[in-house]
Amino acid sequence: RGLPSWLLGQAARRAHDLVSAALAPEGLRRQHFTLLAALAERGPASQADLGRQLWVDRSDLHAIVSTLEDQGLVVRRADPNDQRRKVVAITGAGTRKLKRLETRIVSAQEEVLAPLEAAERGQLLALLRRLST
Amino acid sequence: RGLPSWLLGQAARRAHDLVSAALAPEGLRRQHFTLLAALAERGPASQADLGRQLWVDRSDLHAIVSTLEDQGLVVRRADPNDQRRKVVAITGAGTRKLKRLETRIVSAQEEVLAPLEAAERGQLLALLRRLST
DNA sequence: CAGATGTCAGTAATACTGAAATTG
DNA sequence: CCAATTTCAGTACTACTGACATCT
Repeated sequence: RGLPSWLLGQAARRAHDLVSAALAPEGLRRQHFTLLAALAERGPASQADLGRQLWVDRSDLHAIVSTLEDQGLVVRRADPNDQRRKVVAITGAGTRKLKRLETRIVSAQEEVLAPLEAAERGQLLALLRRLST
Repeated sequence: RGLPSWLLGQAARRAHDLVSAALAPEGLRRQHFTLLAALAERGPASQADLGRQLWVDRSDLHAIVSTLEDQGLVVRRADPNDQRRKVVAITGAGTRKLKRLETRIVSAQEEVLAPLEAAERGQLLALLRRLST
């Protein structure tokens, strides 16, 4: 098979594996990194809002937040203005963990793009961005 | 997220969904198409050989062949030279089904690459091929 | 006896669905 | 009463693992 959809699948799978392997030593997965990064960038948010922003199902997001909370990387506190919501915020430990995850993620991206020159990497990313619109 | 690995994942997922949707009316999935196409191109082969060629686990390949056999699209017959092997071959109905699947697959690829010009499509495919080496 | 093959059962990770309880 | 949120339980699909019987 050499179809475009197949090539995309192969490349995506390779990238997925490299990122997962890069995160494994820290005991977390991609979803955990995504959530920590979103909290660090955009500040605390309710679980429902996070789910909508990250296009993650509320069920799955709940599980992700739970494991992060168990490790003290985020905290869940009730929203004073709306007792239904639980606001999730990143902790100091979470921020430090995120820094370590980021360095690993960056080098994984480097591995993914290793076969390409700098100019080609830019081309590829630009083309991929246009594909998803 | 705008990381290379994320962009690849997004594009691959979109391609995957389009292909699955294109195949759905025929009642089959991507793996079934892959197997029928391989049999049509390279001729009959044992299940173990097919698994190695297509990088599909023997377990999964067994299930794929079974559903295709139930629909009369392939046949399993014992290899006279080696009673362990069962040679899988595409049938006339399988060949006709494959033609229909191919037209659907081709138009799905067209949808995947729709946002790009012809020259850009070539660039993207060339870059993706180099990524998986 | 070692190795290959086909077959079956079971597991892990991810995405998704449905429903109950609480609150606005 | 209706809607939103959190939470839990369960399902579907894919990929993978382990075991077993048969045959070379």
